[in-house]
Amino acid sequence: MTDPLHYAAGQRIGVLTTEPVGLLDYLAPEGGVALGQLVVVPLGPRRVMGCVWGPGAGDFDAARLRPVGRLIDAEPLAPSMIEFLNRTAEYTLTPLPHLLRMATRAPGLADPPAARRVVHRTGDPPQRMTDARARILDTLDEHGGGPLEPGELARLAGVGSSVVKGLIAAGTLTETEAARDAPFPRLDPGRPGKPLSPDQRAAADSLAAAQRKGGFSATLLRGVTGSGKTEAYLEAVAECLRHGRQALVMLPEIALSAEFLDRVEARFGARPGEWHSGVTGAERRRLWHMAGRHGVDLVVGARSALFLPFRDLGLIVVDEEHDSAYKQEDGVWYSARDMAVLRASIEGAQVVLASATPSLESWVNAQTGKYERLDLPSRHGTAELPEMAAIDLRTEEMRPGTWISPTLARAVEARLARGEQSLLFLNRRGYAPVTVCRACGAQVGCDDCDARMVEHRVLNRLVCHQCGATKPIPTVCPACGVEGKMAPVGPGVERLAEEVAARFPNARAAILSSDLFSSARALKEAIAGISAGEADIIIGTQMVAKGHNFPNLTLVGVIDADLGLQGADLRAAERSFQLMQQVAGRAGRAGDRGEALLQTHQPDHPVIRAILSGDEEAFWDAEAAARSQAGMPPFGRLVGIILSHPDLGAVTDFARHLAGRAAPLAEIGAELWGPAPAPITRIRGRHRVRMLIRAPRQAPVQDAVRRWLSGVKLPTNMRLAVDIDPQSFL
DNA sequence: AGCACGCCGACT
DNA sequence: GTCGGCGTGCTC
Repeated sequence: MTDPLHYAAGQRIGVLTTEPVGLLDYLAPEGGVALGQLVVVPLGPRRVMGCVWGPGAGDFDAARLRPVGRLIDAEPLAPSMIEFLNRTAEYTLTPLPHLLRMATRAPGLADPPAARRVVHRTGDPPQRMTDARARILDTLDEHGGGPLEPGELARLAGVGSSVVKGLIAAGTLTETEAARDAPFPRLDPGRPGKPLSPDQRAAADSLAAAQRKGGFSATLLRGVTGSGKTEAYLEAVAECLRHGRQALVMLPEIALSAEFLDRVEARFGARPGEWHSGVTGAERRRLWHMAGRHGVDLVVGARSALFLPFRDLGLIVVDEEHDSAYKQEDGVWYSARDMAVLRASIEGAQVVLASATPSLESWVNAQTGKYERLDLPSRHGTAELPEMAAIDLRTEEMRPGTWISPTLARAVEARLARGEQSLLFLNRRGYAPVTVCRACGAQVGCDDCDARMVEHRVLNRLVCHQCGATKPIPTVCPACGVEGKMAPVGPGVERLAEEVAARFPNARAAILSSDLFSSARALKEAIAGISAGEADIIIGTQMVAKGHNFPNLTLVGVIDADLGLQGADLRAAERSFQLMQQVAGRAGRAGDRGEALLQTHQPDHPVIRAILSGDEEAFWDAEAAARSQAGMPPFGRLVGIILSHPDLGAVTDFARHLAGRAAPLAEIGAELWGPAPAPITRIRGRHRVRMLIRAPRQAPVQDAVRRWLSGVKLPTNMRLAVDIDPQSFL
């Protein structure tokens, strides 16, 4: 009998270690070993973790092979998981061991099997029955007679642990050993969900039908906050659970997960597994094991949850799929959204990308028919966006040093008179984005990277928004030495708040800017206060675009809609379009669409016009036109090469060196693109530079990059990472 | 001569 | 990733 997934004792097998050495041949241990089995293998004088990855390569002297050490007490990785890791490594040009490391990152994974003590009911009620003892027995009955951990049982019953001990002594309860990690409670898809509107019902049915059909499918689910997106995809989850498969819902930030877990519990009667950096080690280990044993039905998690070793994954939901948090830009560079599609296709699963403001890539994939597209009309039938209009700053009378136009000021006055709230949106933290010397014109830059420093009056310091460095606000010009000529130029939210206070002296203003809150709780309280009507005018950065709704907000004023329309960032216009839609969507309440006013110097700019109409197709056309004007082919791919080194000179020198040997790129019609070398940032003591390559869409980019980089030797201490598709590039 | 340091290759 | 070997260059 030959089982291709099992290797007999003494057979030569390939083991992938978590060390950079990669695949090495070993001898299968006594009793044989399964494909995907996690093992400990000897490597030089050390023992390291590895995974049985297939038959051995056979190119190593058989006499020198060493046998596998011990097997790790964990379910073997499924063949589909192995394929997923292989393909992800190939796609992102990441060494395979890094991916295995990422996929096995759960504390205590390699620990020998450990047990925990549990009690369950075995004997008759005790002779002496007491209140506390009765409560223990009742609680145990409620949980199906056990088994439960003694401490947990005492806690649930609200009595001391000595009561449990007494019942064990009396023979009513028996203590036994159980596996350390317990399965998660089952979710019940049969419970009734929230009543759905006809639109939501249609979307839910369509998703459930795709799930029922089985196999790979990809759907872009569009709908604004409150449109019932979540309810719709929870029906796909329900369908998935009915088929006995596992589901994964990814969320961009941990902060969103608590509320989501409650909704899942309300829908399915139990809490799902939770996976993100805030989860304790023991829970992570439990979830990791349970994913592999089908001991968990649904996992809610951050991007890294995609690398859990699911046994039978039937559905992946990527909520807020446009969110940049799905991109990991450290260690392994990957986009969890793209890799979710890859994993779903390997697992024969359904993938649902949900967003009110889809990323350009997903939008294009839906347009070209690669993804299905489902549109959920807005909250309860009202218009999706408020009434949108531009304020043409060229025709407004603006006093120097002010940023609120007379037209916008009148609109705010009208809201104040009616007791309604206004939001003034300015995506700039701090007091002033630039500090300039009036004598010589020099701008104060960061000493560690090439960004300009932003004045923060609250801190009374200059702050670099790129690397986080700070320094005192200079009184003497660092360039020309003239004293007393340094001046803040341009507005940030702190400065805008000054103008609001001067202009609307009787209004209560609140600033929402991420740097002004020390904790998530302080922020939550501030938002609750504003919702309760404690502010008339909200001054906010992009953090107002997310989540929270202000029920009495009827006006959104965008201070500078032109911000982010130009510049070297390819993604600026797209982000701006999404941001404007999200921010404008804050306005309006029951029976009142609200109004959004965009201050701009270029009301005829195609992107501004697309924002005003809320029309994604118009935006897409504008974007394609802008890109072709910038000399880019309409369809292509972008690859980022990221170099980092503690020494700034070393990075720029090496970037130049690489640029000089880029012949393999030319062979596939690709080229280095943009201002090379690109801006330098400093992150954790290393200078980082990014080189961009653009390539025709169908070109074998990975091969070319591999050939390009294989010939170069990395200087000591130089780190290199490759970021495939770093930004959309139509 | 003796030692600290950094570079480089091996590790199956 | 980590270890050991080896060459360089400094100090006693």
